Amino acid sequence: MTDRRQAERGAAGRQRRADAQRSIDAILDAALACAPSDGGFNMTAIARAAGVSRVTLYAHFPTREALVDAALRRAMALTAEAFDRLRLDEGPATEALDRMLRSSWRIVERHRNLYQVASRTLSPSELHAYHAEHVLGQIDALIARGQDTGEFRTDLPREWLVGTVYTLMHLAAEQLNAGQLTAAQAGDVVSATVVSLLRRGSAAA
Amino acid sequence: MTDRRQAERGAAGRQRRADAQRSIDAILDAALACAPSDGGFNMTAIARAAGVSRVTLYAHFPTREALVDAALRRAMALTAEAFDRLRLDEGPATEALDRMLRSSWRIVERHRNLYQVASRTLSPSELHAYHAEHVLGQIDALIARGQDTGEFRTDLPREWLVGTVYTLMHLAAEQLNAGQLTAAQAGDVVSATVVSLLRRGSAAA
DNA sequence: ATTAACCCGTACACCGGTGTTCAGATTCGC
DNA sequence: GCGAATCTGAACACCGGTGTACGGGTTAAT
Repeated sequence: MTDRRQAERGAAGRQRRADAQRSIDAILDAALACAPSDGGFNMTAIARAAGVSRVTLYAHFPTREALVDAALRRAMALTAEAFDRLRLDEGPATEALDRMLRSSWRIVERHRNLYQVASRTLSPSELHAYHAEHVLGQIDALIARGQDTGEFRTDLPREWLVGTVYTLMHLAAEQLNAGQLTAAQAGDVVSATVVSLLRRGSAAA
Repeated sequence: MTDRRQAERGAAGRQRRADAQRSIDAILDAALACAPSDGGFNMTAIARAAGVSRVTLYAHFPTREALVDAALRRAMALTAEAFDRLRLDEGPATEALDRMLRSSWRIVERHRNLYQVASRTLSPSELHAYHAEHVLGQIDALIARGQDTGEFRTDLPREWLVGTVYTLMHLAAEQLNAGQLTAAQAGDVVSATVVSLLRRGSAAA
């Protein structure tokens, strides 16, 4: 963790003092943690949640848009990182998919709410592309691999299948939030659903 | 159409003048049509879209909350009405489901965006119950029927299956909006997906 | 220890959205 | 045609959120 931040600091640009870096991290963390609620993504709340004054927040992120952008990029980086750790390109695609579904839907959910906020403030096109490349792209690649090996169905547009997987991961998080699903169930349920929907031979009679 | 409005007027309460009723209808229509965009649900925009002055809007709906509530109830009524016309309780459940998926996802989408707006302004509990009863309830009943006849799987919580169907209907609308799906495809795709996911025997090996 | 970088509270201007008021024009119902 | 109901534009107060400015206190780096 410290390594990555070190790297970010080094890569990004100018040399910051330790306390400044600490503030930035706290703000970004708060922004990520704060988003999952409703549309309430206001600077005041985030500053408070980060234990930082509003003025300090504006010192690092001069505008709301800048903060949303930074938070979203960080969230996407975290998601991509989590996917990488799962080695989705190894083993049978069905098993890789199962691994992903059981572990990542929690991260994806946080990510999604933030993305929703972002899509109202940032320019759609550029952002959408970035998102598709780093998050949906991983799912897409996995599904494509499964189709190549004959594990997954090919009678529906791949984009639709990707959207389905992504959406169902979010639904799991939503229902867990609403108490309609227990944390223990969620992984099994979403995995069973997606696998049975993606398997070759699922096509209707 | 005129009949229903007549009925509403009669049922609701006091006797309004024709032009007043016309305004109310225009406002409600505009509210329904206006919601599907983003979170932009402001009184000013709706008044303009309805071809009515802002003051008039406030004369009929004293507060934003009141308007959201009225619009949502109307949307739910329309959805329920559409479901009723489909005779979901007749014939094999699989066919009824197919009928529903092919025809109603468009209505459901408009409904959902409005619901999203509403969930931020109205009290969650009461509203959620009303929604569950009039919209999700129909899907739930249909799935239950299919389970009784042995057509649908029973190894997953019914609430989860209902959520899945509802969510996928919305995803279809979303992808159509984004140009990732054509209007011609959408019905087939969503139907094929849901049916193959719900069929008994879909359980993973 | 010194200095520059950083953080803080307060206060202010600004904007968009909400709701209200009023006086005058229009239109429906009888 | 008359009267009451309705619609309208304009103006205003209010609120929450954004972004800025200032002066003084604190902390990290050398």
